[in-house]
Amino acid sequence: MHINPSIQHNLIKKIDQEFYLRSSVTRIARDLLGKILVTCFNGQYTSGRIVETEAYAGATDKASHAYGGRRTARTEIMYQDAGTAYIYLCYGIHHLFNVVTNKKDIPHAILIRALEPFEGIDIMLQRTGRTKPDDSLTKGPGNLSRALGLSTNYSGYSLLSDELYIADDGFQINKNSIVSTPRIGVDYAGEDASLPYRFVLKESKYLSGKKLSSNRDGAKILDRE
DNA sequence: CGACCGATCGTCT
DNA sequence: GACGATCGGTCGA
Repeated sequence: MHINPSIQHNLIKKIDQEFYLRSSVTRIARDLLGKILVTCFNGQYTSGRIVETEAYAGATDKASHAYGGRRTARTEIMYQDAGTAYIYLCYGIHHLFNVVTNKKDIPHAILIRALEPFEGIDIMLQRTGRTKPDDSLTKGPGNLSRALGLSTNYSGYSLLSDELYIADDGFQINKNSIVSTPRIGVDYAGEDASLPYRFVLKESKYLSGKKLSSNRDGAKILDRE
């Protein structure tokens, strides 16, 4: 993969609501790998290819903010329509970006955890106060949100808009390069902490967390469907 | 390498 | 009043 400085925006297709409306949140999380997350705020395009996601299965998932069907002012966004952005503040510092999936009132969400920077790297550098791009520019959910200008202000925003969306540029990923592992930082979730709900493109150098080592972290090559 | 630690604040109890 | 779906730094082996 290389960085293309001039993108043909007419050649990449915004993902539609059908994609987000499906009932398998893990399936959608997997399908988001290789897609491009785009923001265009104040006419400034920044984008990156998604290389790491985590599924949060709502009411039945102890790791989810909506576990047990909990509804609060913050989590209410997760009960909205498929294709809504759910962004919340973590540790008082980091803004974590999620995609709401499934039907209204079913609070499924997918955390986008890492991108390969694609477009607008100069703007990402400005936003993050860095001087040159390195692997950490969009590695990790907090870092990528900062680079793309995402904050809790955009929680509730529609991903069917022109300012914030996910697109398909026809990029094909090899099924053998998709690996699932337990999610990161959810030890509080008891037995659900070990569910294989994190999906990564294993060759990417932009992955967060520890390096994938075949077994210790429970990494598994996906079976074919 | 790995373990640990401080930053920092909105959200929920 | 306690606690994070994190990050970047330090310290010691």
